[in-house]
Amino acid sequence: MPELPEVQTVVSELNRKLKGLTIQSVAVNAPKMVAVGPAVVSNIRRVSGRKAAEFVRLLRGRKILGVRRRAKLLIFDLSAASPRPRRASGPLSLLVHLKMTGQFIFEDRRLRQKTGGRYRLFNNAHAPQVELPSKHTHVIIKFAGGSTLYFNDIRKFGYLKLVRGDMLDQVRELREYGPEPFDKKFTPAIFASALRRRGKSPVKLALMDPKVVAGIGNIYSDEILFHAKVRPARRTASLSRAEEAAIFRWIRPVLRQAIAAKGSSVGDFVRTDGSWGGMGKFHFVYGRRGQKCKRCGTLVAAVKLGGRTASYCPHCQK
DNA sequence: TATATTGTTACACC
DNA sequence: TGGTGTAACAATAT
Repeated sequence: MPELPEVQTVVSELNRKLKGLTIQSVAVNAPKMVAVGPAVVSNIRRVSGRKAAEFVRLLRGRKILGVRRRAKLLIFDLSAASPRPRRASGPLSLLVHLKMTGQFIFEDRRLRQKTGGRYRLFNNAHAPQVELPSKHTHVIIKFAGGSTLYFNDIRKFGYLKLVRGDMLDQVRELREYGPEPFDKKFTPAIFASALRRRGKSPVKLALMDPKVVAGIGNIYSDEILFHAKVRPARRTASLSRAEEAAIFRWIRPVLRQAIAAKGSSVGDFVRTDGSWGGMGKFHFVYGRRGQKCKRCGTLVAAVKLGGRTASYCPHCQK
């Protein structure tokens, strides 16, 4: 379940490994998961097989200039097509959303030798090893030099969308995101006013609203609210100034620690070499319903908010 | 087989 | 009408 720290982990690793590589071939096994064009594709079902062929043709021969992140979206910046110009020959960007279960595995000769091409891609002691490509591998990108990037997605909720580099600022997903939590423009005052605008909303849902602040999902909203000592169901209008400040105060430290631990491997999240993130053992409340609070020993409780499970300590959080 | 899962958006409603 | 809150949606493992 990738949120900002998990996406940042993948982006950092891919940027290091892919920068400068040239795409040699692309195979799309699930045409509905890819799209081409500057317009928003809100309904991926409409994308046809013909678009998948265009997707493949447009990618081939391009060089990866870099990989970056906005909210939970990965942005691969690609060079202009040099050998075969035709149309859309300028720079392109590939936007990728992992949604719940998307995974990138980058396999070069060294990793292939180490793993034999077999990976345990689910953080569960009983999960079987799978060989890549598996039945959940939907896009395979091969690079000059012999390395391969696999895109897996059990649920197929994710997408890969190609847009023209000069059209990036017109992509609606990107336009509508709120501030990045580590951006200087994200201040206590801006955060508080965004919270108050959603006065009737439970504070957890406001924290998860990408227009309020980008990149926070179920895991880290629970963890931030635990440290801020605020219950997830509290209406934002009921928060005191001190509570608003406490929530803001904990956003960056919680995300920073998770990035340092290479993310939380809850369920499907894996790093680009198939290994797991180490943040899970630091969770205070997320996924710990019925277990003892690490701070006071009270049993962690859970409620449903907007269809999501919110975990909290009834003693530590008010 | 029904259920749980989550980020995002469509849409109803005030 | 504009902003907000709720429900729906995608597909699969268990």
